Amino acid sequence: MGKPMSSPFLPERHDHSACIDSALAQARAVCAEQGGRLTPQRQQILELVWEEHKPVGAYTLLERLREQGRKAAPPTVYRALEFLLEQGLIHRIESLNAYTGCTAPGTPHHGQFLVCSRCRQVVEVDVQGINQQLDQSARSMGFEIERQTVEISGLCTDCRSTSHE
Amino acid sequence: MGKPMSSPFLPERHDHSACIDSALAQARAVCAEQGGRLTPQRQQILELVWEEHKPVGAYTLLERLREQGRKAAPPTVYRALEFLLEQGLIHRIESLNAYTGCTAPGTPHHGQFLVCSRCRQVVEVDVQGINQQLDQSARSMGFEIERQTVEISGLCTDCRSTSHE
DNA sequence: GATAGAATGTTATAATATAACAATTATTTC
DNA sequence: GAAATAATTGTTATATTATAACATTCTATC
Repeated sequence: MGKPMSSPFLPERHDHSACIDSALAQARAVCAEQGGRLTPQRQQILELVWEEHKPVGAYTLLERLREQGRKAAPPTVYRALEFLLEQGLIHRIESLNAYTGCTAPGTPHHGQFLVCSRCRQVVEVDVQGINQQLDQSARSMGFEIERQTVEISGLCTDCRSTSHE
Repeated sequence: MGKPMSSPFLPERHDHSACIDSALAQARAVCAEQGGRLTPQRQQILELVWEEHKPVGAYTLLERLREQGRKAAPPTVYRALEFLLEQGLIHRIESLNAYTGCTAPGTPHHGQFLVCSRCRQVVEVDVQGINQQLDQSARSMGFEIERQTVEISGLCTDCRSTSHE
């Protein structure tokens, strides 16, 4: 497991390049285990996803890719994103149409996210109680869960304290 | 409050036109109370949302509107949807880019949804335990909740029993 | 090095959503 | 009731997000 952020909503305090390195190392491990092919291009896109440390849209990734000299078109990005989602290396934030690195790849889980509506910073949490409640509620209706989307938007600590500037 | 559906995931069992009427009556009440103007066009669109009894896309609504003789363009629909969202009369299902009638308008709440990936039927639930867990989890990180997106997709009872056909 | 499958390139287009400004309708104020 | 104001709707154009379809190239065996 990589070194956790010292304060999730204060990203300037953590060593970001180490954070990316750690994410890539984990990604390689996960792919090796699952038999996924983390090609250079896929890895590059995963890196770009981690770079901003907040959810990134597909077309922003496309720009970045091109800036880095790749001749890329939308399918290039979307295919990589699809692969990364399948491998559990990134999550899609539905409410933003954007993608963010998974902080616990390799562990099968549904993401639960706190999304700051001001700085767009996202923190992934995994509250077991919520999963239990959802499971129970679904079961009671005879519903079989495939996928969960739990996205809480609001103001993070940091933005709350500075939002009146 | 309107008559509840006899079985949420078996919509053919309930009186759908009564269901729409009830939704419209509630909508009028809610708007009256909140000072929102439920114009004929907005009401028509709300009606169309309820008609299918499952989430509908904006462009499907646009088609239906035109079929009913309105000369409408995308902004017509999106503006009405925006109004209806503001008044709490519909919810947006982020994972489907679609809109569905709110079953408890007037009661301020965040929706929690079970979305069948096969028949696209949606049931709105309101599990207080989940709200509490989310509130607590958010509070512990100094996060101030504005909006919740909780969407569980999977197979509903009905589709589970017939999914091997 | 032939071949099968996976990955990528390329072009076009679908699906979802909004910006900007004009025209109309409703509401308030005098 | 007429003028002024605000809200709603019309209209055109375009932005944003995502996928289809088919050609080409790369990779891993055999």
